[in-house]
Amino acid sequence: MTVTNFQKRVYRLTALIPRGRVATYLALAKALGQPGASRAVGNALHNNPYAPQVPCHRVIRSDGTIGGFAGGAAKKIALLKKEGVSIKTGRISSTEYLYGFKIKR
DNA sequence: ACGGTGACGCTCA
DNA sequence: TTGAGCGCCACCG
Repeated sequence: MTVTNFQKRVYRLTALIPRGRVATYLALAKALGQPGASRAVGNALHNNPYAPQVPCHRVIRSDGTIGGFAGGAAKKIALLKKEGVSIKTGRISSTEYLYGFKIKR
């Protein structure tokens, strides 16, 4: 399994997200210095070889929706709820849970 | 080396 | 507010 430098950076940042908090793909991309690479970030997380260590379920879309997850979005939502993040109709109920940057809309 | 793909994001209708 | 379309980037075949 070849882990590219790009992915390393993604995993590293993702690992910093505290329990009970979430970050967006966009925020990660920005932190990487590549605001337009949000899509690539998603790809990296989908590939996530460091499963439990890297809490990829704590990464959601910039519009507040949950996004995808390798095992079903439902699973992702369940995990977040367990950590204390309220989900409302497929989206986080409050921006208070956001870690790092802020979302819009 | 080239083109297609996807856990995204933003704009327009 | 919801849905459809186009643009972006890194990775795989």
